[in-house]
Amino acid sequence: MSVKPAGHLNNSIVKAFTLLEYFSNVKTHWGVRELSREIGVHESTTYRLMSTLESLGVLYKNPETEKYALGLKLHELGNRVKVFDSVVSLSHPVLNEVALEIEETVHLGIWHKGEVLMIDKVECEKGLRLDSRIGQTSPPHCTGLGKILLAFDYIHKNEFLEASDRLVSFTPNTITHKDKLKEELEKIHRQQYALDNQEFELGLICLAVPVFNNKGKLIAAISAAGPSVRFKKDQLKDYVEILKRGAEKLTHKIGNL
Amino acid sequence: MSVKPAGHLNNSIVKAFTLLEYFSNVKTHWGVRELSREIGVHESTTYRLMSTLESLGVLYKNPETEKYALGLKLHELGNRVKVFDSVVSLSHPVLNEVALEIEETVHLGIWHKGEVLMIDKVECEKGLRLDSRIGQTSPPHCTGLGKILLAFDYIHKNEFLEASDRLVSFTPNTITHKDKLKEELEKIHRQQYALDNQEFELGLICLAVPVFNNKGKLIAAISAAGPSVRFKKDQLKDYVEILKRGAEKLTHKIGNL
DNA sequence: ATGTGATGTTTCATTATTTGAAACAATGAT
DNA sequence: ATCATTGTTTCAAATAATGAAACATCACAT
Repeated sequence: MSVKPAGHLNNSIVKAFTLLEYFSNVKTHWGVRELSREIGVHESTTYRLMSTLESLGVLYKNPETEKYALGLKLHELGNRVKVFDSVVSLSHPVLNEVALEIEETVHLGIWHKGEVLMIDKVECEKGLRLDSRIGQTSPPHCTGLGKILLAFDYIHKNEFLEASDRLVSFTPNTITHKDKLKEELEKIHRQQYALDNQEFELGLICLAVPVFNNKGKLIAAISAAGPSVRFKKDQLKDYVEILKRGAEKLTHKIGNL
Repeated sequence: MSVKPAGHLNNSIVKAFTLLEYFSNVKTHWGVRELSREIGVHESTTYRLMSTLESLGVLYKNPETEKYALGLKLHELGNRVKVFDSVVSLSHPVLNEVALEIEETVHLGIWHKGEVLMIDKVECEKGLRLDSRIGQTSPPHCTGLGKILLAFDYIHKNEFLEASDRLVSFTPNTITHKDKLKEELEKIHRQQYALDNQEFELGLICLAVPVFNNKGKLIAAISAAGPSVRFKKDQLKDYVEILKRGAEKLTHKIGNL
């Protein structure tokens, strides 16, 4: 089986899901014309897309404001997703241990279609913590997980460097030059860990290490992330060691899958 | 604004989501032809729908088996759903209290398009427990929550009795005659609670009470559900009292929204 | 090896559907 | 009262989805 990548995609379905993508955690509600302008699709079309999704329960229409939000059908379907379930159930206890030692939010990320995909996390108990969501993707060039996934897999690295004609800047610290990024990735490869010092979000520091399978191939990355005020320089080495021990445990647990 | 219900729906989107519905907790993986036969859509069409959804990350294609499963895009979108968030965050602590007292799984349900929609739940700690999911809908005529929502809102009642030409039977205990159901609803209205004695699933008992807003209008229902072996007759009265106290607390917390 | 029946996938002409412009009704602001 | 919005519907024109058939590939018999 399996011949070639793909023929032609169904237009309406692509439109429907690109539309749904615009419903973020920040912008939760959209009107028809408002969203139509944003995505550059005719208002008439947008209306029919949205009312179709609404009738399916995928979108929810607030009766008062007449604006749309993501509906419960998505919640239901999202809860049924099982992919990586086995990976997560095996790795979660390890993340927990790491989180308890470091006392910061710990993430497990993998490479997915040119981006960093968070497939599991353990939150720390502190009040000030990261608002991240499992299933979310982040840019690779300015996150700890991402830089690890680039530095330890040259396929990812080449794919990313060729695909992106420019590196989006999020903070003054974001690396925006490809040559600078290449240097950084080499440094990361040497020191065996990555530091994201407020390159994605001001005030947010992230420390990440690679996870290999039992053949030595990179399969994932784990990180500890928290507010910069809590990350002291003299702690970093300890944190890296804790993360590395966690990564080794993961190799034994999921390195054979 | 708002003129009439809806014009014509987008065919492809409807097909895409009815297709996604077939990915259940039991049947998590589907092949193209297999699913095409099940939903009665041409294999060629089904293939294109599925490969479109796969390219969007909505479906995930297992590289080994070549079969499809629900993908991480759905997980991500599902996590972004905010509808009823405020209601749930306010009511959740109350459900928790009730669950601790009764030691059974507690649900919060509302009326949604002719069905019972579970918008929150608290699981009991016991090994034998209900496998229910937030966002799922259930039939009204054979569940505790549903019968409450029918008995205390004559609009729901009429809507449901007119819309459904026959009451689907799930167990020998399911009420399948409309007249019988009307009697049952009157009884429930008198006694102020509903008992679902294995009418939806054999071995499953459910006890439900209404939740009113501060104007006395029905807005939701809460229930305690568990295996019939644990529901003793002499406990029922106590359970009803605990549920009623919970319902009153909910009136104060969410009765003004 | 060989055949059989299953699979996922692609092609192409026919068909049915989505599309955009315009107009309508309803709202809120000036 | 006017104006600029909004969500919504209508209709012909344009486009995209469709089904039949065929192909490549695999798994399991023979």
